[in-house]
Amino acid sequence: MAAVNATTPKATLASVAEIAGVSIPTVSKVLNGRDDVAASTRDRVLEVMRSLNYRSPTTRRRTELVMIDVVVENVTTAYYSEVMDGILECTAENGAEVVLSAMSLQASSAAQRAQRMLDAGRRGLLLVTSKWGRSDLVTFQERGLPVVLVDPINPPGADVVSVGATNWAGGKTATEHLLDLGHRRIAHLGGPPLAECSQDRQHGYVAALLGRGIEVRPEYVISRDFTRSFGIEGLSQLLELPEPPTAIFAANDTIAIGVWEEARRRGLQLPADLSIVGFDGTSFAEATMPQLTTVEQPLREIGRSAARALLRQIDGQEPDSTRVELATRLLVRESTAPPR
Amino acid sequence: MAAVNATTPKATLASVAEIAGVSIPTVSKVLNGRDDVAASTRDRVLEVMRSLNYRSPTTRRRTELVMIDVVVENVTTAYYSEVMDGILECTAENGAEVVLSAMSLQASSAAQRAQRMLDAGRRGLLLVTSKWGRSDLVTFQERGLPVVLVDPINPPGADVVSVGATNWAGGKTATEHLLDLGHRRIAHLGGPPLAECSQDRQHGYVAALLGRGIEVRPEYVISRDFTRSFGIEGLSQLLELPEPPTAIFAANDTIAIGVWEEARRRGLQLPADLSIVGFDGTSFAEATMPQLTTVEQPLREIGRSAARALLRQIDGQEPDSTRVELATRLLVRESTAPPR
DNA sequence: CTGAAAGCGCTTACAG
DNA sequence: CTGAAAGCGCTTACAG
Repeated sequence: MAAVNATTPKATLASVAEIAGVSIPTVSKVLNGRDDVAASTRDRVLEVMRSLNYRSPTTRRRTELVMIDVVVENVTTAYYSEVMDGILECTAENGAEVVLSAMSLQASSAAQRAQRMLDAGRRGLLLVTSKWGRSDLVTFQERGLPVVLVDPINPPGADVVSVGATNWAGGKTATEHLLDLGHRRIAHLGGPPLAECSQDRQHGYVAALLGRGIEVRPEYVISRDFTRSFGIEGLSQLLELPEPPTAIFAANDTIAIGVWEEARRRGLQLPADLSIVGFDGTSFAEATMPQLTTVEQPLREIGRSAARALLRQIDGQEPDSTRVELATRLLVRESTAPPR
Repeated sequence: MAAVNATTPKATLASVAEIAGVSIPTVSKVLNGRDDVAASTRDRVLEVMRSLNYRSPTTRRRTELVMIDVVVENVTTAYYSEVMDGILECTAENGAEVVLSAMSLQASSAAQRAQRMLDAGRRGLLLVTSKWGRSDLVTFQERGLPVVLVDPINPPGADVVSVGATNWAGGKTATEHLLDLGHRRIAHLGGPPLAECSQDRQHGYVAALLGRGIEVRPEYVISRDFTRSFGIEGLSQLLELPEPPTAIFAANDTIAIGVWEEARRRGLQLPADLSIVGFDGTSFAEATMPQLTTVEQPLREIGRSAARALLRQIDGQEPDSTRVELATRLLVRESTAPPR
């Protein structure tokens, strides 16, 4: 894999021109994005270029080594570094290389980035928790750059491959664990409301409660973002309720740590006064003491799987599935106990 | 910066040939490494190529965008992600791109990697905590690829730029903080014994004790690695001493968390029974509760500074200094108190 | 070991 | 909007 079929005779402008039934200069213009070419001619030429897998001499050498762009929202969280670890493992095994950038530092539009990627000989794009919508993603795919998403914020639709954890099942398992301990007043502090993974975890929480015939109290469900400060403020808000919860399912470990910090500041005993379940299961969750009960995502395997799906597409294979979900696992540790 | 002087008229084989007083085919042969060229002719041609800054059309386009290779030992720690964040900030600001790889996944020798980097149009190498020695590094520099190191394991010598924190001063400050609280039995759990940063932190610890006229007890100083398990085992070993320490300076936060975990398991109260100071000050240290007193390294700024030094060298400027040390800062939080 | 000559792949200015 | 013609930068086979 990752090495494009080397036996095909290499396509030249001349061969493309002949098959497309146009002159060499016309093909050259299409290649260079000039606008003095009829749209129908351009389409025909591009079609032939793709079918012959045409690569300019400039890019041909470069593409012996497959390079992909990986764009993350933020580098400095355990979530990203574990996904990244899986990506690097898979690409290293397949002789591909990773150009890493942070979305927050990029000013350019999708179209500009796509053009730069083509100029630089990049072969595909892997976005980790990107906010880009379908129209942005199509920009890349139209130019022959396959795209794979890890935990997209905007669900991309059927023609873009995305990889993530079984968020719904994970949310359900976390909540059922609290139910099994005897909790009935269980709150949920969710991640960014628009993110698919947040919604799925919340739906899992709702499904677990309904499955046991327990009413979902709207005041027990607050969604904002994956930050510690939200954990702190979310708990404060919950504790002001006439009937505060005895347990909280936090949508990630960072929120859970904020909750815990605030609980301790208020003199609550953990887990006796308040049970907490997190989500992610990164090393972060082991630094707390007592250690956090959490839903572990196989982040490294998610990274590997996303990279594998991208390299397959670069190799011209159809993706097995446009959505891959890898199983989560409940890690019962020390932050959960029966209610008083 | 990072954009090579664009006003020079671009050198061609023809211009090189004319100035070198040979034919175009001869220059072409030199360029392609053929061996049917007299050594003296080759030298002359190479000399002219260098002076005109000749770049083949294949590489010319590539080098409009500067690409550097960043190699880390391990992606999944907060240390690396914060350094990486600084590197990405600086490269993004200067229009450069980062090809990321993990040392553990690379099988190739320094010479092989250097050749691949040249083929791929890379312009420099940034190594984060690498074990490579001087001879490896020179391999890159000889081929025109500048190298910058962050926290090298093997001190590289005067002709390679390295960036790190003021480890000695940080170790001294950490230890003095414990001394100021009244501790006299202060132990040190150190990182990898060969790493320069470990040694410097340990020397800072020793300097602080000697500065107050306190004897350094050899049984109080254990060095192994930057892991939680070393924290756990290191504390166990220290507690078996006839006179166990009342405070520990751990060479990083991960060790400190292991120490703390083991202390808690043994029923010690923190910080009353044992004070702990860590090192790094990543978000990891905030997840503990009570929060860890630690020596903060400006990791993001270290990353920025390393990237800046590399881009400068790529631009042909001499480095300001072959060693850059950025100041640490003691963050007094909750894990330190006067001894009982 | 060197270079004149042929040629390849691409681009550009311009006539229609 | 298209392409014949000129040309650019480089490579290769081969004569000396």
